[in-house]
Amino acid sequence: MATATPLLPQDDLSSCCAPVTGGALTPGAAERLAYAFKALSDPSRVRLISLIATADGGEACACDLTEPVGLSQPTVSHHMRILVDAGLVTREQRGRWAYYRVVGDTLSVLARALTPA
Amino acid sequence: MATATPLLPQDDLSSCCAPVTGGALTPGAAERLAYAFKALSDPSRVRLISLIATADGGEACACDLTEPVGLSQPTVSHHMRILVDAGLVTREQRGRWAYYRVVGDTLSVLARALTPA
DNA sequence: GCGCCGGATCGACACCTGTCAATACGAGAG
DNA sequence: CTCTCGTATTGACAGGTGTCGATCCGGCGC
Repeated sequence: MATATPLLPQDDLSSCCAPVTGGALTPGAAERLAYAFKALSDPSRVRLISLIATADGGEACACDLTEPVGLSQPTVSHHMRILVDAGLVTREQRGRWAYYRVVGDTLSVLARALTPA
Repeated sequence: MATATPLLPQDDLSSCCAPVTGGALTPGAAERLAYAFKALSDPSRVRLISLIATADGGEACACDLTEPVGLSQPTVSHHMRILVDAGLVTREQRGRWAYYRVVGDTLSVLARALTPA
């Protein structure tokens, strides 16, 4: 399989988007939220998302990401996989290059989960 | 010092609240955001926040937390320290008991950082 | 004062994570 | 078809993380 850890399809996230402060979360809902937040728990990944979101056309080629974050190419690839698995970005192969886009819906779901009731 | 890792005072967070999608984040801003999200990257901690937020009076005694999450008392104490250090909850000692409250402002800052521009 | 009880800290342990160099894979160019 | 180049995967390693039992600390009741 390409995505090795499809523990949290984006759809599951949106279905569990009850605000954290709006009622006792079930263990499953807490796990899905935590899984998404874990993808955001690394500074490099936060920067990668920021870079992609603000890139021209809202998408960025993998080749344009390694230099700004100052990490090796395999490491960036590793981070991108985690972000894709969490549903925070999508990957599209175009020719030889891989283009990434931020999934705004996932961000919205997370933002809503954090918004005080 | 009581809080051993005051890397992210809540004030710093609010001052770095530029939306992730609103411009290239500086390394420092990304680090502060990632630090806060790391505190939310564990299912038990997400549940703890949820439990506290929905508890009567918006606060919960530590003694009422270990049973619902099914963890040992030291482990819950460990998690609570991480949440306090991240500025997500506050701790107030009252007599023999420790009471925790969710810091809504911190949640709001994080939610805003995730809200698409 | 003494004992009790809620909670934090310590020490230890298995496991996960971020990182890189080296390598493998796959699509386009020649 | 072969060579090149952009990416992903593998293997390895240092350091971090979640968890618990045992212990320590501090306030309260007696």
